[in-house]
Amino acid sequence: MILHIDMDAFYASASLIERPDLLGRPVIVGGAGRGVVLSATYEARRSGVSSGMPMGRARRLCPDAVVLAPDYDLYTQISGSIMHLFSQVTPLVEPISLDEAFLDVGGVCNGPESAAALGHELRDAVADEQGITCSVGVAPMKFVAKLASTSAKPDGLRLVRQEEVLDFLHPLPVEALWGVGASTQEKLHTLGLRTVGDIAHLPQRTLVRSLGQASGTTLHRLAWGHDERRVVPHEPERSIGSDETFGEDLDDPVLIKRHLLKLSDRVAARMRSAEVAGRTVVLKVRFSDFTTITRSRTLSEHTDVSREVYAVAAQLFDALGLQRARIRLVGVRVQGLTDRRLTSRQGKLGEREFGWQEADRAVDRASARFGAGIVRPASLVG
DNA sequence: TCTGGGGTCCTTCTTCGA
DNA sequence: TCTGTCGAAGAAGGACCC
Repeated sequence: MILHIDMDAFYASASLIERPDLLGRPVIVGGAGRGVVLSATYEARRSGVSSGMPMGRARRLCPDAVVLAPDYDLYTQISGSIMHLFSQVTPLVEPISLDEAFLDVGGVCNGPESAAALGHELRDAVADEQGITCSVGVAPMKFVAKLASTSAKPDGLRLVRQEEVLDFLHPLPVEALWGVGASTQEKLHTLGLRTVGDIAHLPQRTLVRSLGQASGTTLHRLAWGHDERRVVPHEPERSIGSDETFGEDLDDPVLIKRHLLKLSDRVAARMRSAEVAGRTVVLKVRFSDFTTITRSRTLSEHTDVSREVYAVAAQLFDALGLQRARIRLVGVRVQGLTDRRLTSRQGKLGEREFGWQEADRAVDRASARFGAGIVRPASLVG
């Protein structure tokens, strides 16, 4: 049996721990300016506010709401405590994000009822220790547990036994399935499919023709309750990146490259902290009309050096040949990650004994001691 | 109304070497 | 030496998740 545990309005609930005076009021956590809603209390949701919504719209829908800036350090700390609590019950804990996780409790429970009882205990423990509520789905497979916790929200628990899976799944709307977003939903509606049961009773080849091999096959299997994915505690990261939306659109290449330098610095520092190095640098550019392009280059060797990441990002940007185009976002990502200890570096003739790699290490040590940003490129100072 | 930032995975097309 | 085929890898874009 698998538990899916999902905190209710996690960022908002966590922020209220610091601001108990706001309990019972509509509260929205989100970015200022061009931000979106990250989380909202159920009082705000009653006015139609939902996560992902532009902040401007959320404010109009719920003018009484108190808007708080996110506090990721706080969320990370609370999340860590909660995940630790879960790991006391089973070693098979797969965190999906800060606020949700799958737990494989097959080894500690002897049936659905005992798994549900454990779910109740964990809900009580989270509420006692952290003062926030969560919802729990209990099912024989991951995606049904996930759907069960959604149906139990807020502050509830839902058990779906093996023999109840199809009765639970088939009446659900197609968009309830993991992997069906706005685009796939529209395609499914065009085929006349409204419920999971409709998908199940359509020939798989028809679905594959419309959605492609991978999505078509997966959705058909899910619709019949087939999901063999195991709970995997530690999946290595495949890429590390950072994006930034500007307060207002920029067209000055000097300013834009300064942002690329900052992002490259941030990404490479995170790679070094994770002790990985990557081979492919991806530049992302979003224009004022929201069209987005990516450009990438694969290097001959892995790197975790800030300067090298930036050099590639800047070259990719220059190669776009933009003539004062208005840009709203740039991003830098490095993929093809591997354990740094497994990478080797080809020395070059005439190369200095100590270079940017050693400089980065020195910056990392200074940052660890005196705080992030204590040493940074001169063009980013002031 | 005006769309964040962190990611993963899939599809399609191109290039390159065997 | 030239040509066709095939697979792997890279590049780009899109959909999706929280």
